Amino acid sequence: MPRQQTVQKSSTAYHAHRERQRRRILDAAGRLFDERGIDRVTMADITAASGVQASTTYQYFSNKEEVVWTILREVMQERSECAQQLVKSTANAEARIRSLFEFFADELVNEPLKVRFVAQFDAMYARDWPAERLIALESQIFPESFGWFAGLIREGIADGSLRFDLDPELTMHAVINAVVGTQRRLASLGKKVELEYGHPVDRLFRETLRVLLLGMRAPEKPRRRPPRKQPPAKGRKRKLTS
Amino acid sequence: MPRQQTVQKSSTAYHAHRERQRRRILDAAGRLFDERGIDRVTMADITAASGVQASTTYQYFSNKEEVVWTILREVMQERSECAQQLVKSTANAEARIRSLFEFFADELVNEPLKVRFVAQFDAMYARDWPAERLIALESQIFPESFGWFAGLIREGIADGSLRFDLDPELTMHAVINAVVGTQRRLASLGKKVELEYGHPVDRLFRETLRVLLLGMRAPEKPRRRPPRKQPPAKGRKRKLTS
Amino acid sequence: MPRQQTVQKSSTAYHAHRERQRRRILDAAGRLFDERGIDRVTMADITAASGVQASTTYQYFSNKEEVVWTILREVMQERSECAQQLVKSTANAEARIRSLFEFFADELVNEPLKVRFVAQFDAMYARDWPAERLIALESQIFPESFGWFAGLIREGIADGSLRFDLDPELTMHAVINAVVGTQRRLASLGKKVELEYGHPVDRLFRETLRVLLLGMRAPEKPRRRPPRKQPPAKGRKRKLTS
Amino acid sequence: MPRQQTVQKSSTAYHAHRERQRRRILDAAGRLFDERGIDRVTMADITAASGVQASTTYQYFSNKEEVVWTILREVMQERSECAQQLVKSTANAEARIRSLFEFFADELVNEPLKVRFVAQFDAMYARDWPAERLIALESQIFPESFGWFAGLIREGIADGSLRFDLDPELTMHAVINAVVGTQRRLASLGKKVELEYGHPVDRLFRETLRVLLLGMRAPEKPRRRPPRKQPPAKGRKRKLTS
DNA sequence: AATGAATGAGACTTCATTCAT
DNA sequence: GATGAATGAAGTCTCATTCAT
Repeated sequence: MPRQQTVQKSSTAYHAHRERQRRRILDAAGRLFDERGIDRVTMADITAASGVQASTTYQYFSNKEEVVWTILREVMQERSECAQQLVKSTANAEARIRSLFEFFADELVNEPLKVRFVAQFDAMYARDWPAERLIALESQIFPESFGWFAGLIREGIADGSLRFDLDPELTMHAVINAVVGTQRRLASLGKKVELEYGHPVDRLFRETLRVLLLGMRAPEKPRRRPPRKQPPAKGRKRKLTS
Repeated sequence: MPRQQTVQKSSTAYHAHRERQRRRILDAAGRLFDERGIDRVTMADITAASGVQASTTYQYFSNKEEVVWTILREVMQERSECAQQLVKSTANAEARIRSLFEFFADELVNEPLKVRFVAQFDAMYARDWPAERLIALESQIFPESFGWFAGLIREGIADGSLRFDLDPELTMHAVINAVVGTQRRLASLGKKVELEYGHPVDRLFRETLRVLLLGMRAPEKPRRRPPRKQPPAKGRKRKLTS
Repeated sequence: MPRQQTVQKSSTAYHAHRERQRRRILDAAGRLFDERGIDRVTMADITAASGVQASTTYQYFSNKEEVVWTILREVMQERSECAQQLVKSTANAEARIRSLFEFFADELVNEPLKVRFVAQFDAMYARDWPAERLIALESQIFPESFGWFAGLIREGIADGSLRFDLDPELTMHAVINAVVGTQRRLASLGKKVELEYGHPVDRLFRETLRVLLLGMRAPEKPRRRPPRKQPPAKGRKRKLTS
Repeated sequence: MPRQQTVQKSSTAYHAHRERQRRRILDAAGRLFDERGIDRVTMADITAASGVQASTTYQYFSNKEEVVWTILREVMQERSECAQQLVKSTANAEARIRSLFEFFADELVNEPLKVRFVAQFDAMYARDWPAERLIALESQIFPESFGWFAGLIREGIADGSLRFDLDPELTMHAVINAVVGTQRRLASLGKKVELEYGHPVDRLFRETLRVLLLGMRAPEKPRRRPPRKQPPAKGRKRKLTS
């Protein structure tokens, strides 16, 4: 049936075109948001950067808000996929937690602008939109709504690697918020922190993660204090050790 | 010399007047920033709320930015004083750290709007202004630029209450950033977090602090696992325990 | 000749299709104009309501104006037919005039939205378009350009039912404009008038018509004032009485 | 008290200036509304015509709506004053009614643009704003909310100059709406009507008014029909005669 | 010093209409 | 002929800031 095929073809072509345009807009907007911050970007900037006319943009997104929101969703989704892949690859409970932490650290190193974008979003826009919408979106990262992480803690308690006196639900939220909060703060203040501390931010972040891990881990038999002080390694980007 | 005295008098009166005006402006602005968020407040709003004319405001502050900045400085200063008083009152190193943490927790409970204000500031404005200015300002909290906190850690290592393998400088920054980052995140997302977790944010925050403390503490002799599971206390607003 | 027939057939089908599309557009537009007012309706609204694409609409009407104009013509035509039927059914001159008036009253009751539409058209668009076009269109109502109505007046003068001192042409226009003007005003302000007067608009309108009729009627022998005051009937929707 | 005086002076000066600016804006807007119609005038047009910057205009009127509304109020007020003066100057009930009618006729002749403006307002804006607001405004014309006109009718009935079977309230509203509706229609369609009829609109309008008056007047002793037809005088702007 | 007025530079958004397929 | 995409020209309104008194 040539006619149908033609229709389908052209419809597909149309669709492809639309998708391309959408991408152009989103890419331009995303880049600008990262560079200047959400509030420093106007619709006119976006259209100028995307090569699409301002009025055309409104055929794809009804609002500036919607553009922001869409980008946020995409960022979250991408992260979600990365995180899940990364975490699945290890077996042991503590190792998984560590690899989740690792994920946040990598993100800070590799996508500091994206993290800062999300941080700004939380600080500026979260208040305006219904919490439900945000939760729904954030829960995409771990489809089981973090329950999975609580499960890991439960596992760790069971196998003796984590402190037995943790409340899995509570600890989960406490730790996740600490990790995310720290990550975003460091991303937001990036240069400032480096200037203050004199070292790359991820160094700092990994130390935070190490302390959190230690805080959850079951107490070990106290090692005798080593005779000579052994300063912690200072290599950059090394894996989290404890 | 009566004349001089008069001048002095009136100059004093003049100064007092100026100070009063400044306060009116700052108080109004501070309240509005807390309520609506920095970017949702216009100069017109501030002048309406303060009763001082917009043009007059520019005789006290050259910018909207400067108003924001001034309020930030005041907030920091106030916190600084509180923090230092609180911390001085205890002697032992670990206790001091704990009381510093306690300070942040109280702040989250008592002044969530102020914390949110600072959070928004970091997310939105920090990028625009030279890092040096921010550092200079934040360092007011602890005049010794947190060196004091590093000192506490060193003390703790020395007296065996903290892990011997901590790098005081590094850990200090790592932990402080974690505490501050978590606190601000929780303040920013307040309702949202409560909705997600079902408990007041400070409960969450105190658990974060507990884990961080545990993570820094020197490993104890492992306690034998108690025969009956002993769920962690669920009391609200209880002090940090470990 | 099969070919011709086919062509004719398909051409007929084609015509039918075009007519259907046109109708869809006009119906949708007409409904929207009635509901929201001409100026509150965009082409996008019309296409959304009609199911016909915006660009397609331009193959049927070259303008938004043309859509408006076409609808106006249809409304006029429809009224014209009704009016003529109604009027033909009576014989006596005064009765015919009365039945013409009746027609306007019914229209106000049954099609207030259409009347309001025409009223808005007059107020907004009449000024932009050449008067000739409007006259040409309005004269459709009475193909003889109201001459017919003037004829009625002449008749009435002749048979003594109307005042002998009327100038048929002048009175015709004066009365028609009064009737139409009042009707449209009442349709435009509908609720407002009811609120102000506390009675349905048609009550008011029928009283206007009664006074106009009385004004044209030849003076009767003065009736003696009745002994007891006889309040006028208050029934709703009663016929015009004098 | 020189200081007080100074303050008062400058405050007066300020006030005077503000009033002047307001006037400039309103005058410009009024002129444009009259010329082009309300919807054809943009804020930019107004500011261009008034010589005041667009943003300045918003310090005097928060809306385009408010400008329109203000002008409407002024037009109404002005009319109100004229009408009341005019009417007070006569004593007899019928004469007063006639002089009220005369007022509307003069208005149509002298201020056709203003009348058209009000007509457009009714047709376009009346639907958007609460009827109460409109009523409140219209009732300014006759502070007693037309009750005064009803009183005239009552008087006329009593002294035998008007038909005894009129319902004062009902007739009042019916007649006023007819007069106003006709006046506005003629103002809106001005040229068109003249083109159709070949005579100035006020001729038409005065005839309408005459018929209405006749319709309200108590039936006289029928005059014998004069032997020769006596066409009504055709002079322009003659007073209403019956 | 205080203030009312003024303002310019944009921000977001809408909409009738045209084009290319 | 139908359609989806594109668009340019406006339109309303906001706001930090400056000026003149």
